[in-house]
Amino acid sequence: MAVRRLLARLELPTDTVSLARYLIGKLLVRELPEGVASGRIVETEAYVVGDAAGHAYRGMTRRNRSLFLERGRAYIYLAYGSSYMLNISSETPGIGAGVLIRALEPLEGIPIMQLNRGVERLRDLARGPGRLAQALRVDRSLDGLDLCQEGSLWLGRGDHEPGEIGQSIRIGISRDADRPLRFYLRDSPFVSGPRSFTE
DNA sequence: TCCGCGATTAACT
DNA sequence: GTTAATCGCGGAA
Repeated sequence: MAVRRLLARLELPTDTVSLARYLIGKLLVRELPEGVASGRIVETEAYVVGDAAGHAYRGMTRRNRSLFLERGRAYIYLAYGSSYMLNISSETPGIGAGVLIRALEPLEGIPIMQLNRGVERLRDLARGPGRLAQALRVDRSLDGLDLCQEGSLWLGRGDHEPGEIGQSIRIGISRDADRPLRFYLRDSPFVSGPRSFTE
C-alpha cells in the first residue's frame, strides 16, 4: 500500500477553482474505530466567491460558517434530508467558498465502506457525494474539522500524478448553472455524472 | 411560526 | 427515463 502523506495547508491553492482542480487525484482518509477507509478523489465542484449556487452567497449563518474558515476545513451539510455533502473550504479566512467532493475511487478499507453503504459493488461505494459521505461515515459532527491535520478525516497526497482532467457544468443546481466548475478524472469509472462537456 | 425547496439517492416503469 | 422519500435551512410573515 502506498504511503499516506498528509497534505500541508501551504500546498493547497487558495483560489477555489485551482483547489477544485488540484484535489483531483489526492487522497481522502477516514480513520474509524474499526480501521482506515480511504479513496482517491476523482470528481469535485467549485463553489466560488459571489456564486449564486454557493451556500455562502447570502453571508455567514450557523450552518455554513465553516466555508468562511481558512482553506482545508470540512464544511458538511445535509441535503434532501438524507444525504450528507462533504466540502473543503477555500480562499482566506472570512471569505465563504469551497469545493464539493463528489466521488472517490475506493482504496483502503473497502469492507468498511461496503458495510457503511450496505452494498458490495466497488463502483457504487463512493460514486456521488451522498454515497461518498455514507461510505466514510461523514456527518455534521465532522463539520469544521481541519483536514490538514491527522485525525478522523484528513487529506493525503496521491502517489502519482492524476490522468487527464475533464471539466463540465455542475450537477443538480439551478442558479449559476452554466459555469464549467466541475472537474473529474476523465478515465475513471468512479466518476458520478456525465463525461461530456470535456475540455 | 410557517412553508417551499434543494450541491441526492434508490427504486420504480 | 421518472419519481417519492426526507428534513434542515432560511426567507417571509
